Amino acid sequence: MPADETLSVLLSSILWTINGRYPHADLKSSAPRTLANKGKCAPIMTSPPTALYWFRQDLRLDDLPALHAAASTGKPLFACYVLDDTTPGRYAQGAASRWWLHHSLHALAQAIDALGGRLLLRRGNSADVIVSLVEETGADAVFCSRAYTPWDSKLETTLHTQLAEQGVTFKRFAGSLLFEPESIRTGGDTPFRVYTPFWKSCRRQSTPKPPVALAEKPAFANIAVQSLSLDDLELLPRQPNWAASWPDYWQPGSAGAHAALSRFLEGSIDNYAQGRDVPSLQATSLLSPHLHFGEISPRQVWHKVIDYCADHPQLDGNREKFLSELGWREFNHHLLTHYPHICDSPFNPRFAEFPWMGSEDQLRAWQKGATGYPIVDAGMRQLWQTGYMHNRVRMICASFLTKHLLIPWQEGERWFWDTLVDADLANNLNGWQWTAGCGADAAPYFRIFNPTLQGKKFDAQGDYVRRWVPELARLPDRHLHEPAAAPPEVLEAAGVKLGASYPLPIVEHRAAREAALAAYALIKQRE
DNA sequence: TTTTGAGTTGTTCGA
DNA sequence: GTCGAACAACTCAAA
Repeated sequence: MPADETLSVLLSSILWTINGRYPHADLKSSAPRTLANKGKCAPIMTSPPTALYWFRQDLRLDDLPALHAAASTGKPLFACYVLDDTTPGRYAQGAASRWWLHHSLHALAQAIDALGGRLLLRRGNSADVIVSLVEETGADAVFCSRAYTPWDSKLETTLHTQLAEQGVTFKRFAGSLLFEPESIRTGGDTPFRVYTPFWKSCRRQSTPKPPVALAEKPAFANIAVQSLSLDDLELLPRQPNWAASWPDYWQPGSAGAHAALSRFLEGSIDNYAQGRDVPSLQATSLLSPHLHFGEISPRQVWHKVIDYCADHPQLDGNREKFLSELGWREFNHHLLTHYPHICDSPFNPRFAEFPWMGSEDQLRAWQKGATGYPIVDAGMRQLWQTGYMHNRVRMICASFLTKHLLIPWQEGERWFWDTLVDADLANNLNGWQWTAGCGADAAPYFRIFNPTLQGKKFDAQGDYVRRWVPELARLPDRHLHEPAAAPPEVLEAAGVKLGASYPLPIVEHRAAREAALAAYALIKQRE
């Protein structure tokens, strides 16, 4: 590390002891990783201990127990975020999530700025970077919120041990779920494997505690410590910039999260139970990416919904339906915690023998939204263009990939992981496994979505398909969801040339359904 | 240990 | 077009 950096750290520390506060130098970050050189950057022994707050999937300042605990130590507080592309496995975010992360970090950094602090940004192996930051900042305690992937759990254990050896405490707090996975057990003291009893047990056990605002303003340390700039994290797409229009759809960050929740309560919750299935309506909360990044806590959502509905008793049914969707988020994290093998293997081991097939060409057609099934293509294009797909359509598209094309659910899961702004390991894995029939509490295998029927049922007026598959827009409603069955004169009048302006179906529904049933029958026999 | 009731989101067929 | 039954048993969770 450059000599002047040591000096500036030393100088700031001394000034801190004298003044209590010291405006940080605006250091341009250039080579953060060289700072990890041990020994060269010994903590300043004469300075008072500081604390380090490690932001992870909790990019907010309110209702954040770990941050509140860190603030209440009264120690000068450093805040950091580490972009880790080095930890193996599925640790790094997909491309669409990285776009969201960029903007969410920007919002968080501004909020911390407003409190007189600074969000330190680093890249590299999380454990190495945290250890290095502890040395640089002279922290004797590291605070963070718990995260729930197998890699996060391992990282927490590693850091706990590694920091303890240096006399530094590692303090991990709950903050991202309503119920910790270990706290919900069956009467037989096992983890739940079925949603309904799981959620009943949660509801019986306790009401989530009310959220708490940041009680005392953290005393952010102003000792100069190097940080990358947000752009150095390289989270945004370059050429082409496929996210150029996304700010029209999304407002990442806590303010955007609370605005989305308010919009939902005032505009949609009164029709949630019905409207949530209609993809052309804005009837869902759109909170999933905000919850994934922890810009709003599930407790905040829970209590705001309860409070709002208390004044509107006629909303009870819709309220319970919405809360049960938060319950699915809880259940998915519960499953990932207790059954980490679901990251790459089927929850139901029988499916290890499932005769997957399907071609690369078919996978590409599905990804591009060129299957010849309008509701599927509309969903896949909405996903590509906005980083989001409506829940009902996710099921239809996932069912189509796994059951009509017999392509392994892992392929779809990876595509969603890369393209969804709300990509969340627990939700994505369990959603895909459930749809493929190999997950916990999966639907009976003979439930194979008929994409044409689903389109007619949930997009009866065709608003959704017309928006995302504009080349079909002029088809009349009764042919919109099945262009291949429309009379030639109808197609011609609508300007549709099958096989040219819009693809013919890449598989025929009846035959695909029969093949899927046969494949499922096969693993039944083998058992 | 045994029994009992139930399980997010569906489709097809025939009356 | 509408409606009810069949689709297949199996596993989970609690009594």
